[in-house]
Amino acid sequence: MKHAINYTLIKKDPRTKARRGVLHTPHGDIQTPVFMPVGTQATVKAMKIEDVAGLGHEGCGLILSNTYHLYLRPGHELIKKAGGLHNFMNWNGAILTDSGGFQVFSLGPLRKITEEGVKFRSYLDGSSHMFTPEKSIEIQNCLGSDIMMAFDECAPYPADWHYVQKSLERTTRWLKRCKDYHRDWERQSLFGIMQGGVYKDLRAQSARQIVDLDLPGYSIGGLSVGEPKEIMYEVMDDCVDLLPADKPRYLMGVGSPDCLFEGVERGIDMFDCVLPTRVARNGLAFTSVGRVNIKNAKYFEDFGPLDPNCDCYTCRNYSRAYLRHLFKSEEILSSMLLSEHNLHFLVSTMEKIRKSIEEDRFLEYKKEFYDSYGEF
RNA sequence: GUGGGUGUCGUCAAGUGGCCUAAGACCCUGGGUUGUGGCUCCAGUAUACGUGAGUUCGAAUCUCACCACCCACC
Repeated sequence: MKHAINYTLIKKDPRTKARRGVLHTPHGDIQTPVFMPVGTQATVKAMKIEDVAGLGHEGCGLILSNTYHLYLRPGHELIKKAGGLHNFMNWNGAILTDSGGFQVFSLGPLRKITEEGVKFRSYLDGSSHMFTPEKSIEIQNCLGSDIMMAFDECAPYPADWHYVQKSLERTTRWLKRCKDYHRDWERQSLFGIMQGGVYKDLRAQSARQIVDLDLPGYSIGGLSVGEPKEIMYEVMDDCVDLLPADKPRYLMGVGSPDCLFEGVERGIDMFDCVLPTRVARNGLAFTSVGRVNIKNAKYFEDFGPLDPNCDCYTCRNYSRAYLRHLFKSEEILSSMLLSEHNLHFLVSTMEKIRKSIEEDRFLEYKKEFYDSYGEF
């Protein structure tokens, strides 16, 4: 079977599990490790698409969007009519769509999980809907994303072993149904999702089952759902070793600067996270010298750039005092400038991580970054 | 000058004799945010009742004087 997505491993870090690779997609090659900005509603909030494309120094080629949200509004049929999601949102790069599985988890009180799928109520108008693995793939087929995610259940933290086991086995059965339903593998690839919570034996069980299905990529789900970071790192350590080395490994929902380094060090190739854009809209910037809460009074007359070591559009043109003013005034430009900076920061940090792996100095770069960043 | 009205945290504004060592909102200050139901959530600061005297067991609430501001008329 020919796949839309193919992974090439370029180099492995001699001292850690970090690795440098390329993800070949129908919409271009993606250098890994990679950070994907999130565009849930067919838009990366507060960003023009050309600015998303221009993030970092090499540009950004892969973003994430969401099956659940686009199904509810405007509807996947409309997007199909528009010529697919790429066309609809004017994005020439690659797209990965989440399956709606996470919403099953995050919209807890509005849903009911059965073997068949998930019945839930729309948060928009209260109407009742049924999501099944088949439905999720059908929608993602209409969207035309390069990478489709399997419809899974992301178990909450904490959750007891028995529940997580039942949940993971159902997720595997759902994955098989996703695989069986999908047809055009040359156009779109399907990634499987490992679950298993914080239990090592369950992670192993989940990994065995999904790897058996021989998919073009695998992701680690069910992390970063409220567990302490140390536990997340521990689980990550185990998880990566359970996945095949010749396939991309995607850690879902993770994207604080420190987690990116810790993930790469453990062998993760792909990350996505709403954090940079969400916190940007709330006045928080990630910078080379740590978090900058632009709301703070101390920036009232700080005419220096947001990040002294950043060359993004925001940092090249505006001062902290101006950004603080924009935020306090609730001006739209505040969200735009801070979002662009935060995304640029993560994307370009990932570029430097890639370079450091190529030059066998990943750990040195990590230390340098941590020393400059300070407290996370 | 005469008549009327109003004076409660930075602002707006509840409260009209005891449950007010005074609600709430905004502002302000700080924090949170990880496969986006959030231009959002959480927390904190201020001995604020114009001033002075009086009535009363008890006054932000009643009385008097004064002060300030607003309106109308001269």
